[in-house]
Amino acid sequence: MNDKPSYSDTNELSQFRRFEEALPIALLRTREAVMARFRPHLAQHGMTEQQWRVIRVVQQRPGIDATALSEACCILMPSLSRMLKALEGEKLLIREKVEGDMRRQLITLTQRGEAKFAEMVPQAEAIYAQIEAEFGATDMDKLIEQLQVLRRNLKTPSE
Amino acid sequence: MNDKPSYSDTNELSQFRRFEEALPIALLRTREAVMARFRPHLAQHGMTEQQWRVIRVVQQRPGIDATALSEACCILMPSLSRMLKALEGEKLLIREKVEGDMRRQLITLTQRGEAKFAEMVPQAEAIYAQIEAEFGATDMDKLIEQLQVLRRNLKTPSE
DNA sequence: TTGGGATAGATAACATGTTATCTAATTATC
DNA sequence: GATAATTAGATAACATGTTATCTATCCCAA
Repeated sequence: MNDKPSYSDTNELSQFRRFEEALPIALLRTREAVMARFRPHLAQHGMTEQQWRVIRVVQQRPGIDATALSEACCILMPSLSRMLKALEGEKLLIREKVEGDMRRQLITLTQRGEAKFAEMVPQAEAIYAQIEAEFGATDMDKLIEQLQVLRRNLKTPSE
Repeated sequence: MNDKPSYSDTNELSQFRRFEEALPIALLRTREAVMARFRPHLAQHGMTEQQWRVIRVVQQRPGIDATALSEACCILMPSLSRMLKALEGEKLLIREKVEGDMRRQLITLTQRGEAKFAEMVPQAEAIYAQIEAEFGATDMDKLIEQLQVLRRNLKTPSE
């Protein structure tokens, strides 16, 4: 019960499993396959995947600060810093200092940013719904939950 | 049955789900959590995650060509081109032209490359085994399989 | 109070991701 | 066998990922 002979992803026969079909690669490939569905839409609107993540989250949580945004978007601060500067330059969002803590900055979409969001979100949702329909909403929920379980598990090291 | 109230990942209460807990982010976060376990080991050996993927795959499939390597590692050709030049510079691998097709190049580890692999692989396997043990080997197999099912599903668009 | 640590962001430097384009070699078509 | 289409890699240009470090502010304890 230890040989799994089917390998449709790699085009040559392989005697290994632990490496190429291991969890990290599986997660990478799957994400790749999912994002492939979104990329044409993003490109049409001249937006990168990460920029769209930022816009989305700020739209949901206006006035979020950079640290929380970084966590929510899964984008590290150095990347986010650059992106915020650029997105502010394009007048899609604004950054404001906070009374009481001069280190923090609160981020909000401009009208232009809101418009961009409103323009893009319907098709983005449609693509997501399509994926969900193809894979099955139930299986997808299960998968997302399993991913979350694994994640939590890993965040609590064994010692 | 449509409200899932638990959100331990994002630190504030949220009224949405479709976005922040959607599949793409779930895959990203989970991969992040998994790789966090490997990063200290990789850093110790002065290697990036991607470089390690390349070394691993070439070790398994000596004489692989760049295109197949790109597919196997999930690294696009432009990135791979740069990396191969650098890794060749560090004398971890060599590239050889092929009789019969002067466009292709076959890639093989040098002795130094093999040594690096041999030096790193035991702990890498140990880390993987540890993750597997924490999450449960059975659940992990199931998860990997579900990821693969989703991937195949997505590669065959509905029309 | 003040001085030492902690926190929020920014920046530097380098590696990789992504799209578009380019070159050279190969294959298919006629 | 000449030409068009295809394929293997490389390069350019820009965006993001990653680690380390820096600055400014804030907080807290002596």
